Amino acid sequence: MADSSSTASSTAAFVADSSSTTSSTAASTTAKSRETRSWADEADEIDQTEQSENASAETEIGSLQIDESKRVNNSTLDDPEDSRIEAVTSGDTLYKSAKRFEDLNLSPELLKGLYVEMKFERPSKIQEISLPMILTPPYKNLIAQAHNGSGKTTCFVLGMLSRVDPKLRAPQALCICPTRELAIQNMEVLLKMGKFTGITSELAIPADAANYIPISKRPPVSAQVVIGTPGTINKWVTARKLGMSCMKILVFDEADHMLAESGFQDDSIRIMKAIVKASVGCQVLLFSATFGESVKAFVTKIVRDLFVKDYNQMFVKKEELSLDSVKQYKVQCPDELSKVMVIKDKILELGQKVGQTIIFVRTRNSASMLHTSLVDYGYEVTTIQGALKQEDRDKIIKEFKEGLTQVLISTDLLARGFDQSQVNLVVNYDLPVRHESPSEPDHEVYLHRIGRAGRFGRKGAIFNLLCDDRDNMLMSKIENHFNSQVTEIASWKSEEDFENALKKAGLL
DNA sequence: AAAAAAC
Repeated sequence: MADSSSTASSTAAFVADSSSTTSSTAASTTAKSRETRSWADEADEIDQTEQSENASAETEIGSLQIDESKRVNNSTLDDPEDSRIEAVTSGDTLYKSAKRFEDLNLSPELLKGLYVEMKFERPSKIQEISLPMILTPPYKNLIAQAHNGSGKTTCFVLGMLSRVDPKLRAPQALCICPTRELAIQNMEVLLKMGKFTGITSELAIPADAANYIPISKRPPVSAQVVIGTPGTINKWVTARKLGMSCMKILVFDEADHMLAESGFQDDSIRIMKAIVKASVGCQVLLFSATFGESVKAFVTKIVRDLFVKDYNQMFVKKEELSLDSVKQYKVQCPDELSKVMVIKDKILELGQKVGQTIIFVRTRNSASMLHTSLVDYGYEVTTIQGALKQEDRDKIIKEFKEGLTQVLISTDLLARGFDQSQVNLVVNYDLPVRHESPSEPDHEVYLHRIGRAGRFGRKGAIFNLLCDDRDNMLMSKIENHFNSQVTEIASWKSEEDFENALKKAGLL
């Protein structure tokens, strides 16, 4: 269905090299000789002095040419996560950070997509570091952590689009996401960025009842890029409708969750094994804002066991993961009812002036309860959760993204990845807890929830509503874990306190 | 008595 070929005008002679090699003997010079690109001359006019300086300094350690002392006085200072990412490369492949998209040997069609459609000017920090690692042969696996709203999607979408051979009509890139909404959102980015490339794509999510066609009656997927959710992808693979033999690049969005035992571990491993079985040398990219210690260990192990041994990685310390541009608050509420009062009298009243709001709740049930009481009080809110029909989910997302609705109540369905720049306020109606041990907070989900505000360095405010000792215990554990300060609102009844809070957050 | 994703 989703197919960008309507605008096809592919003239690029992009010859992707999928020959995989475990021995990382290729130096940076091999990168150019491996491929024939008509625009190579232009891409060569990089800062020669910086390159040679870096190369000599870093060859032995084999780490990335990102030098903290150097980065301070370059031109990307407004980057919110500047200098907080630590990158480690394996082997002796040299990478030079990409200050401009021109540094990446991208096809003219892709560059046009970046500048004209996406309206990007230059790579963000994570893009600057990770894109050379993704796009330079030999194509190594990458485990990449970066802050919420820092542009991870662009990294892997660009990776997929540039690794695909436009002349080969077979699936070559696969992206797996934890929710249908995220798969759809990523597809939208792919279509936009790849608008001029003629590269074809298809969404692998369950079809709604109206357009349902039994899997056995469907033709095999011929689209070059497939983005979807694990269940449907596995279903297609099992039915032999999704061939893996030409797969060049496999992307896990929200990789920590996709590979966690409590997440989609089984499904993900099945997909990986299908690829390992069918193809040679598929590059694997794992992206997330969070990689908890235990999942990090597992993730690196699984990549090493199933795919090529050496891989590049970039991680952020958990203490440096909270976004500086987003101010976090906690509100002591005497009981459940006062939580609703705080939301309707304080947060929603003021929130109207500052942008859109997402209210997170723990269960589907409390989502509908909160929805009903806010609607009863005369507020216009919409609610999304997994029990809704897909068409309703789509409609609610569409309305919110178009700005037709201001306030959205959600379960953790939207905790990860949902990108809407106008969201300035996030409310935790209740705090996220671990399913296995409900007395423990889910730090990762907390970070993802608050990351729905403050996209790309924008200002934002978070209100955590607490009403008993348990809530306060969870909150202080979260504060300790991220070493981030959560300011207490003096009185839940004081309109002035909330107004000042928003002013301090830079929103009023 | 959880969210999500699959029949």
